[in-house]
Amino acid sequence: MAARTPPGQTRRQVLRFMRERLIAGRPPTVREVQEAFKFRSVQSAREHLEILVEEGKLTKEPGVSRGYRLPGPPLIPPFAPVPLLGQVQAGALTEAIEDPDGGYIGVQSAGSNDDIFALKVTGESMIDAGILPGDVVIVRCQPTADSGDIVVALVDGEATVKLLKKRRQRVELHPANPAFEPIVPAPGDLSLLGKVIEVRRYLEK
Amino acid sequence: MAARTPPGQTRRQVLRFMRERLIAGRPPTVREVQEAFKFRSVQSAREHLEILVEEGKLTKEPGVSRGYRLPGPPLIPPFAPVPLLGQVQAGALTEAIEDPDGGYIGVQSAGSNDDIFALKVTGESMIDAGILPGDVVIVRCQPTADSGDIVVALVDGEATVKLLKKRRQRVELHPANPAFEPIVPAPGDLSLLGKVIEVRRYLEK
DNA sequence: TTGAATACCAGACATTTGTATGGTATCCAA
DNA sequence: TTGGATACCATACAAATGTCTGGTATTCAA
Repeated sequence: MAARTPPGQTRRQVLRFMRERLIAGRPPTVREVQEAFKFRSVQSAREHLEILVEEGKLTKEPGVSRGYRLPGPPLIPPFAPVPLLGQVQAGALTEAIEDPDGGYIGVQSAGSNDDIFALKVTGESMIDAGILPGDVVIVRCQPTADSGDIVVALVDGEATVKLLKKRRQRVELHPANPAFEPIVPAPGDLSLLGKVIEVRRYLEK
Repeated sequence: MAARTPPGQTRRQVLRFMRERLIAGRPPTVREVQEAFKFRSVQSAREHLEILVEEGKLTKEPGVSRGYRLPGPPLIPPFAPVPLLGQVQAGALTEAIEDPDGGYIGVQSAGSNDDIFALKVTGESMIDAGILPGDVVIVRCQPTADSGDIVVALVDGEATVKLLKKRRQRVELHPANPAFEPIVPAPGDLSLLGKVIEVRRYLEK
């Protein structure tokens, strides 16, 4: 028999292990849990897992392989890597996404992540909206947006973050900083990249 | 025999199906693919899958159940789930972390994620630091912090986000909003939970 | 016309994997 | 002491699942 551990200690680690695997999209089998914890019996792993289910820390679909899940209802969206872009020049969006200079960061999104990218913000034009220089905005590509949305658009060949406002027949790109002027593109001349769905600020590396 | 479909058409849909399931963290079995496409033979599903692997559209771990994977970008950053807390009462931090009411969010961190949690911000006291109500701050637990760090501390039995400033012999908790007053705890009476290492704002569900 | 390529089917087999039953050892409280 | 609770082990069985062999029908190009 293996060393007996204090009550609950191994179980906490099993839960951690499960969370990592499940979030990574690779639900483990009971025997993989056994392996990971060097149990000499499958049943040891199974007992921990079943107890975690009873405690509500996990759920499972009985009978199906790799059937343990993280409990909802707050459905935990999966992570997927999205490209982090630095500077984006006009027209070069596709290539920039293919080979991002900033690497990838993880985003949780309900739908597909194919049309999502991240962009590092330069400039202080959105400071009153709580978007500071160096912040990262996460953008879902879409050709249109609603009034009031924070969007990323190409202005003078560069990607900028602005507040979109619809006025009568035209759209305007408003900064959130009194020191900057609104941008009013000619009708039909707005190249919208997408809508900002998340803002992140990394304070420490 | 089922209807014969044009070349490549079914396969594209199989790939779509696989992507959805894999992104959702629930890799399907061959037979689940068979079911989804109403194949009358397992082999039909398997052939599509194997061809997708040959084409590089999928990868797989042979022999393991639910072994098909997305080919990834080469380096998938290490995500780990971190508990998202709502309101934190004094002393209840440990329990709140064990059983978070906000579920989990994914964080990429250099070190261990054991001592990291996330907290939903209420109130406008940090608005000038670009932290708005509803934002999520990600916190590394640590007993001390440097002057100038944004920290989470227990004030009147509740967790609050403030800017830490060290003045001579004492520390002060400064809001980033002129409408609020600094908090000056009695010396040695500061219960620091940790330091804010990241800020997030979710603009869209 | 022939043969290769594609899409699919049928049935079987072997491995992986979930599940069950019963056992040993340690701790702790009544 | 006694009994329960906890942690772990050994082994077996059945269901789920990956894999294989061989087959039919359709399309298309040589």
